[in-house]
Amino acid sequence: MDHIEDKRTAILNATLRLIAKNGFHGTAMAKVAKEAGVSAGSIYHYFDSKDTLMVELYKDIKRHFGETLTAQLDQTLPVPQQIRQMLAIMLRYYIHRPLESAFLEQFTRSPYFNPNIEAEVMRYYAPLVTAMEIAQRDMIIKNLPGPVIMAFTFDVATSLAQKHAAGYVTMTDDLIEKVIEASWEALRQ
Amino acid sequence: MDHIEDKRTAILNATLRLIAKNGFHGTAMAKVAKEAGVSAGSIYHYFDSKDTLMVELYKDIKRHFGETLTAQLDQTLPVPQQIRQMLAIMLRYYIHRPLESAFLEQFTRSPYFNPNIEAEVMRYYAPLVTAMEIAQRDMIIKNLPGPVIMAFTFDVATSLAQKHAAGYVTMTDDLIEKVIEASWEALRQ
DNA sequence: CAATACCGAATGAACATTCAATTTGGAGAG
DNA sequence: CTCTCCAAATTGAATGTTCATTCGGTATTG
Repeated sequence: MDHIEDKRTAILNATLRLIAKNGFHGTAMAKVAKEAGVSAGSIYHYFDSKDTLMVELYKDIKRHFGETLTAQLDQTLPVPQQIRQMLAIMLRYYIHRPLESAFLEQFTRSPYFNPNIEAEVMRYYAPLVTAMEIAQRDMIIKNLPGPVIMAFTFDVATSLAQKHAAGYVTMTDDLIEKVIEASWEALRQ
Repeated sequence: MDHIEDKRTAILNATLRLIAKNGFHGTAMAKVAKEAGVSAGSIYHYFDSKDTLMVELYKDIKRHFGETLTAQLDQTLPVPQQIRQMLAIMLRYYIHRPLESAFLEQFTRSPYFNPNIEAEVMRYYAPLVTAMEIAQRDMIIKNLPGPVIMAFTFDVATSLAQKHAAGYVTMTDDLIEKVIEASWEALRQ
């Protein structure tokens, strides 16, 4: 049933585009329907409610990034290089996906977000968590709680991606390298 | 005319509390009125519109932080110590003000936010900008664009403050010291 | 001929904003 | 000190709009 996935995906993509551009309170279901080229009623065939739609979109984005990270990461590399590689993948991924970055930044700060959703989504990040745990055990990086490590890696990446998209800064390859170096030096023991 | 300031301030504080708790699209003007103990109409005596109210609140918060930073910073200190001191002030300020952190995180990612507002607000941060420029000129910190420096300092501080408020992490004095150290090592040359 | 997908007008709730009417506070007159 | 008066402050019901969601019906598919 390919066309079903197509329509569901069209709704998710339309939502992504509108939220990135207009935020949550500028994004009505009728507008999503129009942008996706479906009727308003059809959205409710695929999603229970606006809340569900937003949460599903969040999970989709995180899952796709998790898969990309897992696929691109060379887990045979020494852990310090693995961490640098993860930083590079993260930064490039979100800088090339301004819509996803904008959505994530808004969603994770909104009341839609809650610990249960995050716990579910963290399953996609097994390699990242593993590498960080090994690195902490072997005294390669500082002994910091997960959320603090996230702040210096993932949050910096999405934050810079959004600033890049908004034109506050231009993330050239050279600058990306510098940011990876800075992130790494924040974490290293 | 003290009572005027009192009512205006009551409206701003009520808005802050509601946005921090319920986000932008959970915060109706009628609810702000009720929370502030005034009528809905009265809000429009002090503010042109909901947009204006939000923008004024943003400027107020940033101005107060700017004043605190300027007051607490010892500008006779050597620049590296000044930067560490700024990091400490920032982290403590926002960790002790979860409502302000939550509001800022949401506002700066929302469509209310725009470069003009930010340019205006940056005037409150003269000492910070000066210290960073001197530090860059003297090769004490990396030569990074302003927004990247902000990502490793201000953004990390508000992000951690919010995670602290949400219970994802507990920012003890010891951990705050570690974060200052990490931030500093990200920036230093 | 089911069952599923799809439509879009209809519904009622929630919303930001307005406004006519009322209250308040204080400056000046007596 | 008291009274008068007016501008500013305040009210909350009314307005018109926008919104998420529903639903009766039609099209499509296997």
